[in-house]
Amino acid sequence: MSDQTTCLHQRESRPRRLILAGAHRQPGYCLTCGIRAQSVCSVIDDDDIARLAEVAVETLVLPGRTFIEEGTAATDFYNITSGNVKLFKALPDGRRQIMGFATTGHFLGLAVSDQYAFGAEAMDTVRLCRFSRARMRQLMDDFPRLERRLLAEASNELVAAQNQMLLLGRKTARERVASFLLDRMRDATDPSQDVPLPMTRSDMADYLGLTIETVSRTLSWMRAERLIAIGRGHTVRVTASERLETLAAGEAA
Amino acid sequence: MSDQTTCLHQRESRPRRLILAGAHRQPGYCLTCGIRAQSVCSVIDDDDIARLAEVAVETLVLPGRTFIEEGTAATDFYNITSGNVKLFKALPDGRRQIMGFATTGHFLGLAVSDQYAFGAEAMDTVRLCRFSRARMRQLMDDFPRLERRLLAEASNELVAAQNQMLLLGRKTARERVASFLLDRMRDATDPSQDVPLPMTRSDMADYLGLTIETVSRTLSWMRAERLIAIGRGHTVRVTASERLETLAAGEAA
DNA sequence: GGGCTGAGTTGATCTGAATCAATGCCTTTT
DNA sequence: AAAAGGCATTGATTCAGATCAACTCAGCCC
Repeated sequence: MSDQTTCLHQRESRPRRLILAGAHRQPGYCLTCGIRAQSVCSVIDDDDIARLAEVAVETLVLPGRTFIEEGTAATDFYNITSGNVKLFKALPDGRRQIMGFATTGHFLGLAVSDQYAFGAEAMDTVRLCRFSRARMRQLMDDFPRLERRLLAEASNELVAAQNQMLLLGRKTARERVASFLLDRMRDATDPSQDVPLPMTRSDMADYLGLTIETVSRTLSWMRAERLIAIGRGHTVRVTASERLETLAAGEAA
Repeated sequence: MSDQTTCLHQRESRPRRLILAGAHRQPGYCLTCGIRAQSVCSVIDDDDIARLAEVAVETLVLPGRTFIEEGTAATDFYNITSGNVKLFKALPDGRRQIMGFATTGHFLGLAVSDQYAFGAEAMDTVRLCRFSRARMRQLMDDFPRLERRLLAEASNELVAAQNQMLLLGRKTARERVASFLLDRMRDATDPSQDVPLPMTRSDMADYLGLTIETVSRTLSWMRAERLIAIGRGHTVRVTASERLETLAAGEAA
């Protein structure tokens, strides 16, 4: 698989392949066209490659920059090739809800609507690949596997969104933070190691529907209870994952 | 469009057409095969029709019956052909979060996972069409438009889920109820008429992340404020939609 | 009719998390 | 090294919504 990592922006060898990321959290090879290396999906000819190279525009986004504004015309479709992004919605008075964190391999701007349903802000330097939505539609016509990949992606996000609804609607602060830490642990490259929490307390609070004070207090409580050890530089080590699981599932009193 | 409403279970006329619901809230014609009449998507031949009829199993679900159990093996794929369904997740101690209400035309069981991510319970007598997931995959191979339809459906649900996350994470009780009533109003066949609320207060509470008492109090408050008039038999008339919009958007103090 | 049941409303009280307020602790700047 | 600014922690107090409780009302079954 990893030898099929032709970048579609470099056009010297042939035949080329359209490559889609299978497990999108693993680092890929093709970082300029947004369609990442992992598993070969569909062999295409040189004409197709020319078209792809033409539609895929690489973009660099600086940390803190909001590159998708909620409610503006949804002209483009994005694929993150590196970096971390937070997706959010806001109320007029400033209250904010973070819908999720997206990283390498995620697609943004899938909505059918003609307006972006949420904003997107770079948490660090983000490299992404931009397509016009019209071209995206064309791409989907040409490569059915791309469409299937997007459907799988959307389904997974839907499941995550539903879990988050349960969390936001019915879980206590302690259960929310426990669930969050375990999610992060599962997403981490090495679950046995320290869990990285690259976001601020404010981001965690806006993701979990809490305030920064409550997040901070809850983490302190977990440390006092010997559930976690708070490391330096935005990391946490889970020291009692079973008890944390029980807490996250809402079984504890 | 409406003359192309051949039911795929009746097999007397030819050629047949695979028909997908465009606006899935409008009543359709084909109520036995689950693939509903609205817009023609792809002409198929008689062999295809035979296969479709074979895979589509009509099922009748009685009110109150849970026909998808959260966490059980996800063997089937459903399309609702009539009736109302509530989708929910629950915590071990009984706390429940309703993810949404599904009606005629909605698809259930889209998840990539091998387990259902949520439970589904019939709110009234529900007619639905069941496919094995393997057959569903096969169908998608044969009819790309079906896959596109599912992607659109999933995208729309994702947008709805994100709105709900904002509601659950950051809105006050009054804002939640106002948002809910307006959503129901938009979904109603005739927005100027009374808005039907076929669900119980308990369902509303579990959907909005509140308690039945808070929902009841909030509706009473809205009536006292002349925002709504509470009708008989689970209906509400919105009497000040602009003020309600302002409230739902979170602009009021 | 009379009792029964379940949904809904309203009132009184409690509480978990928000809010308000200090303080601590890094990192950057000068 | 001192000052400044941003993030995080901790404490004191408040409050929105939960909980506990009483009651109404409509449908339903003898």
